[in-house]
Amino acid sequence: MLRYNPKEIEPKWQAKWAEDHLYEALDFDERPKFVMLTEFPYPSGDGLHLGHIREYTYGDILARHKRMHGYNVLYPMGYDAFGLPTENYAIKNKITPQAATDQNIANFQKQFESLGYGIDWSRSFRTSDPEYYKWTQWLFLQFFKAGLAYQDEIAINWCPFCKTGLSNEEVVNGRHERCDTLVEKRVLNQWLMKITDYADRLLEGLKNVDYPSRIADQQINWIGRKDGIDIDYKVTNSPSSEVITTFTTRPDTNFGATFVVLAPEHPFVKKIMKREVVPESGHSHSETVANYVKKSLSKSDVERQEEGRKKTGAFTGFYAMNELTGKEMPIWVSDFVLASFGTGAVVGVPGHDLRDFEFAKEFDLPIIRVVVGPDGDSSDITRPEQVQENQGKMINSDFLDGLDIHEATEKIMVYMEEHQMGKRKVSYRLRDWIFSRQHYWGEPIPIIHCPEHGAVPVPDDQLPVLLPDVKNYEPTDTGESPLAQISDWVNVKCPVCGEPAKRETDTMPNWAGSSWYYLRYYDAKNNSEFAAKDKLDYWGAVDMYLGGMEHTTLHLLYSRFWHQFLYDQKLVPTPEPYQARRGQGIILAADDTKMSKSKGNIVNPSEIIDSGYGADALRLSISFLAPYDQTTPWSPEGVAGTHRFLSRLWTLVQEYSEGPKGNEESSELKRAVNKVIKKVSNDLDAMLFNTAIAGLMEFTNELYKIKAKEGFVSKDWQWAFESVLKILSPFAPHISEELWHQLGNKDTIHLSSWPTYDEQYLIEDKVKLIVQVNGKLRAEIEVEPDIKEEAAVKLAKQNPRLQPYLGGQDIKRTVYVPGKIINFVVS
RNA sequence: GGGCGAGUGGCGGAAUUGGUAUACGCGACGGACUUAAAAUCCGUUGGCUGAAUAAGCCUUGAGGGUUCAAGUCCCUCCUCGCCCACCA
Repeated sequence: MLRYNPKEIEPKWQAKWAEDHLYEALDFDERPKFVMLTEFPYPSGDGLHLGHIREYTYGDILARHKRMHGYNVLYPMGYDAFGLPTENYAIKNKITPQAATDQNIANFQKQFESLGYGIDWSRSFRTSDPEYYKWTQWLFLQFFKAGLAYQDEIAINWCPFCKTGLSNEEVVNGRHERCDTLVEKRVLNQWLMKITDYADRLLEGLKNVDYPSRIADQQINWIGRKDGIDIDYKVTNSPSSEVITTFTTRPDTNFGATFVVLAPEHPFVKKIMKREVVPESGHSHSETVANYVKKSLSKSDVERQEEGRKKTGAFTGFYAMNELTGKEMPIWVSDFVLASFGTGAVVGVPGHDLRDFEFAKEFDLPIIRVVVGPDGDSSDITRPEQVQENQGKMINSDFLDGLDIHEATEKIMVYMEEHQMGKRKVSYRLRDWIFSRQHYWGEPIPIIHCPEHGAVPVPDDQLPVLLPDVKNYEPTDTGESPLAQISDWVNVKCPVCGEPAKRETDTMPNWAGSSWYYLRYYDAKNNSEFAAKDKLDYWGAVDMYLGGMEHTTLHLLYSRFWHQFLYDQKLVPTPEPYQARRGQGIILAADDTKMSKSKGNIVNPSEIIDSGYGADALRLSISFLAPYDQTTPWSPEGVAGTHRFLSRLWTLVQEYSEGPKGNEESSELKRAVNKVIKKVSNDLDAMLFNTAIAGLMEFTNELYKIKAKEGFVSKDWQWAFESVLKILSPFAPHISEELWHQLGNKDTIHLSSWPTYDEQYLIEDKVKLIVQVNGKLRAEIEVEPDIKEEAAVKLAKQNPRLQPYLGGQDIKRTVYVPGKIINFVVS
């Protein structure tokens, strides 16, 4: 008898599938299409890790499942090859990024093959291929031409280790999310993408796609739309007429406003420092203000956080008029006010805002209560009670007194607009996307700077702007890309006037290539367009997109923005790129901590496969671990369990093939098979991989019991095995293909059709009825499924086990749920 | 501080949406095979009382409530995870 040996069968079938081009999708086909997308990997030097395997295995299971349901499935894969880690890796190993990428991808490719994924490799590419980034550059130019890519001199987050600027999304807790280095602020001329123009579209679009709420909510929060009002305050003691505009979502509390605070970067603060404006009294505070601003701007975000919420600030010497109260409010400068949100100036309402309260306490400013909660005490101003968010009534607020806060908000907005005191305004937390990187290993930004014509796009026929081969690609401290040193590359003629001009030397972030890569799979070899229209029309939106939660506010948001823009340009047929999105959970190390190189607790999937368990067992164990979206620790022993399960199934098929067969009926076998088909089908539709596998295990255990009881006498064994192999095949493609052929089939199992089940065989001839007394389980009785209540109750009452509980007692009530339960209620 | 989610055996996790809590797997224990180990196979395995594979009681983070019946619904509280955060 053959033993189950994955090392023999897995490479054999992998080679055969590749030879047969089994998983290549057809452009245009009568079958309905299904695009299964998983995030393509960044080819690091570490190879595939378990997180990759989890994602790609789920994708493979879903793709195979759909294929067996008659879909023309596209399950593609490529490499997100540009980016800092490869460059750092190359520098460390003294090779070029190109060579590092080649080397890493060769390694990834080998690992991919060993897992038996049904991927269409004929459409694969790397974002660093000139044939690919030509179109990344071309798409960038469409943004530029539409005014959505622009340059600005701004303070950006600078990673001193990677020596590059970063987008807001790449900074986590004041550190670069890739290398964990503290970021600094630097003022540089940068390319930006106007993602803020699409803020509302990005919110709106979420209503028409199938994203779990934890993903949609995270994007909503990240965009952070706030409806409020910009209120203008006239400066009372300035010789020139000055106005400070503040943004607030709570104008209802404005009778409680007692001061105004400006961000250190605010234009009025700059004016004060330059003494362009001096109070009428002649007493300038410009020195105090300048000292404070200098000190606060030198602090990093992390330093500010470390100081906690202790408020600092300086009085500017100016006052603003609160027209509602007729009182003058001192204008302060403080770094708790962010230049990047709203107008960079806030009105202080210390009675109802914790930060304003702390500021007022620190500098002894008046505190007024204007809202009282349902059971609140308005007199106690020692408690930093927050604004009553949901309910509350106005007090001390003139014509708003007695109103509910929501009514008051609306009324004061109308009032302020009528009296020209302010204007309704929507503010967003979302910032424009900083798109410049001062690095070698990325797509050159295809712009030429001409003294005469400014930023000029590189003409289409000169694309791609090739990344030049270069000896020194190490980043510089100057904030200039290493490309700037290659003078014969930099110095070109202006495409408009032919006069000497210079190329843009910044490159794009690695999020550029991944913002549109799914579209390229539809037409990967196209040399004249990023993808042909008919193919874009055929494949349309990605039907299921699986990826990491960590990309929700990075890649996923960026790429939705790009796609929405392309849709507006009529370059793609669907308003959203991804019809459905799911995020898989993280696999932790067995000790519940994150896997990391420094801790040395990384599990290498190849070692598991090579140790003899094989890819099928690994795929099963990772899918069996937990629900797909749950973070969960890795269980090294789990693979032994799934390997054992596959061995048991293997052995049973061997015994069947070698032993005598019968021609009898077995209702038990029929029921078991129909049951497992139903179970696995339903679970797969709901992406409940772990319980589907549990069902398959249970079924195998049941087969063993049936075999022990009646041997292989039933004529249905062949069908039973074939059915279970089919529903196992998305999870464990190799063993199911092998046994399928051993059972005499000639064609591949992976193009066979998904088995159906027949409810009629699921009907049990006897069902267990639970008998309770006062809700406590006391007996089980076997009855016909369609038994009448009267008969069931009679049968239950006769049960000897019930006598101690029922004997002599009045039955007050009897609850009968057909097929499930009888409950007798006694005193 | 805000948003989202979760607390079930020694562990990962099931539970048809209110109807047998602990499926399936791991681990552990006992046994078979073996010179031995590994592998494999067969049992047992929530806790307490008990000689018991008799019987009973208890058990889904804590405490209340609704119900014939609650892991599931409602209220109060505690703990943990992820994301955001001096965002006005």
